[in-house]
Amino acid sequence: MKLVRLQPADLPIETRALAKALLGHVLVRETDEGLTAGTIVETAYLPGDPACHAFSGKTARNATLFGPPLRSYVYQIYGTSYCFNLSSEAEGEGAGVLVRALEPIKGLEIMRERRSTSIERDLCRGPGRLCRALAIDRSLDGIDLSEHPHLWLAEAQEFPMRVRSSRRIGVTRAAERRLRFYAAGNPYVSGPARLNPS
DNA sequence: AGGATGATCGTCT
DNA sequence: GACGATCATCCTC
Repeated sequence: MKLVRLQPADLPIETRALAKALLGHVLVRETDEGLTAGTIVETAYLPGDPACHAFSGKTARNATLFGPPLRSYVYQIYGTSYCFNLSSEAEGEGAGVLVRALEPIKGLEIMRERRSTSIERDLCRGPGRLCRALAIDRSLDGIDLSEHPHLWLAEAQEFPMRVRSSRRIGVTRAAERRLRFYAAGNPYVSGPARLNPS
């Protein structure tokens, strides 16, 4: 299996298009422990929603969302979990896409140690879990995915992939909007079954 | 300086 | 399906 780094021109910068285009591509992480990687199978975004960190304007925490596209925006939530996003849209506009689940493809043994579970399906199923499995934390906030040596995107390993949408998970505002995308039928997608029809 | 809150997770029933 | 943990960040005083 050969992981070829994606070039910025390979992805759209518009938020919705990016959220869909990311499905099937691979998120790669390299540390002293080794290489871990997974196929992106679920994403979501939050335009015009008070839950979006960019909704109320630029702050110290969310500055990355207002920067150039394809930067890593990482924040901590509920004290214990990190969430990994990619900034979208042109510099100056605050927007991004949350990566919600991966299908693990490399470094599963490392992931099992970091996650303290042997259940493969649970290694990267959820935004907090995938950050734990790939050792992503705030130190990676703001880095450029197209250049960074230790966190980057690779060309798709699984195509074609049937993309479906649903309402989002964990947000209450504008709840009816279908701003979550996932790979139909993929067992590594998070959330309740009723939100994951094939 | 203090209070409210969250794009979650793991555990328990 | 429900609930509590846990703390960085932001907002208000």
